[in-house]
Amino acid sequence: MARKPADQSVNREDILWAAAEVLRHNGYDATTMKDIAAQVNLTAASLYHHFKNKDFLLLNVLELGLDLTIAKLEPILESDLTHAEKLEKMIRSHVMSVTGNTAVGAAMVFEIRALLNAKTAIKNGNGSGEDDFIERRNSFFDRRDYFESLFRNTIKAGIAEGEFRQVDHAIVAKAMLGAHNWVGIWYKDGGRLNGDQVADVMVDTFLTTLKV
Amino acid sequence: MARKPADQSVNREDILWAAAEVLRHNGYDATTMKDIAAQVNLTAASLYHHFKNKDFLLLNVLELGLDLTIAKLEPILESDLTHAEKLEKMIRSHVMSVTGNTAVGAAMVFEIRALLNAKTAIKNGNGSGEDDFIERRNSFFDRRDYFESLFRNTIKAGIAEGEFRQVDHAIVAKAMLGAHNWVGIWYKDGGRLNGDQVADVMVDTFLTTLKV
DNA sequence: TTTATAATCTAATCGCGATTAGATTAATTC
DNA sequence: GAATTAATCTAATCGCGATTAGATTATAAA
Repeated sequence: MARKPADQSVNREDILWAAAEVLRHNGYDATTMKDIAAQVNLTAASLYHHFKNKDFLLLNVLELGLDLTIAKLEPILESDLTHAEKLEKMIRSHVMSVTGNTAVGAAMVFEIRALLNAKTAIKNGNGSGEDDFIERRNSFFDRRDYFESLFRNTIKAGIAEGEFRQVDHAIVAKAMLGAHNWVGIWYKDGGRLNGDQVADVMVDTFLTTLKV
Repeated sequence: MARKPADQSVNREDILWAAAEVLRHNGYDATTMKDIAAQVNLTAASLYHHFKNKDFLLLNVLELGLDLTIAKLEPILESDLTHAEKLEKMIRSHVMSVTGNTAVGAAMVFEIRALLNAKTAIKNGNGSGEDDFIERRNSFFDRRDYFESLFRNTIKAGIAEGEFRQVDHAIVAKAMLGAHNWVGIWYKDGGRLNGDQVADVMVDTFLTTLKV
């Protein structure tokens, strides 16, 4: 006695990808619910059936992007490669995430501030479980730190094992991530280099600086 | 028979600095004219005496930030240091610009998109000289490319002279700038490292990867 | 078929934010 | 002081965008 998602209807994730695309172009505040809805042939009002409000929609986009990015990294870390080899694969994976999917990648980079300033967070005094914006936002930030720690710790471990020279691993990790994130800003399909080639340069740049 | 800017009144540049500060926190679209005005104890309407509209205000902030940054770089390039020494000073200068003055630095990084999507640009069909938004915006982007070229060309020259190893200088330059810009995102006064120390790490990281 | 509910839509509401209009209040120079 | 213009202010205007209310339509399950 119900109705499951019909085939022709737009599902949650379709909306998230569309939203990511629009966000990348316009930024959170300049993006209207109508803009996002248009991408999936819906009206703005319909989006509220899927997401509580615009802030939650943003949060969901960012969560999706981060999850995908992390999901590609974890298998690498569980392998038994050397730290240098792991780092190489991680860099490649991250850069490819960004170039292959600039929408989510760029949203990740740029909309954090919007998330921080979300109006929903202000009102939300109630701890309404699943719906609690603040809680989910905090989880997101924690997870984002976790993501960064994957790089940071790999560098640290490499230093400990003597594969890498002595550096401030925390800052070098941030430098790497900054360089990668920035790719989302300037990279264009069809440019001089493709994603793989950009990744090659990043790998070369950072492994060279780390190699003992 | 006139009136020059009075001492107690707020001048154009005061507003720009205040605006940069607010922009850094909220982003262009989330920043209201009222927010900016409040920083300098004015009303929103008063800002229109100094700037044609919000888009122009943003453009002015970005121009100021870029000019300051470039102004610090050019003397270095005119010196007779080696390319490696120049690059070291350039990195230091850029990182210090960002940490010392996160407002303008961060605005530079984040509000480019807002500039691109500026509504003023859409309407502006007229070539009204000084007031032509599109023209000034294009100049800004040109100047921004020039800024990047300073790094790119220094690397290129270093390679040509045999000071640096063979790398894709354009991409490495972008990697550097990405790393530096990112500093504006995470750097906080009073953290583990101060601006100088962060600059040290960046210098070490990038000169090490470049050294032959 | 009927029933329940998922997925959408159309048509308000509602407030806020950029911008404009029209005073008003200083400084500067004569 | 008188004239002139800079720098501000207060009070509208005006539109747009998020969100809500209340149908409507489609589909799965009974």
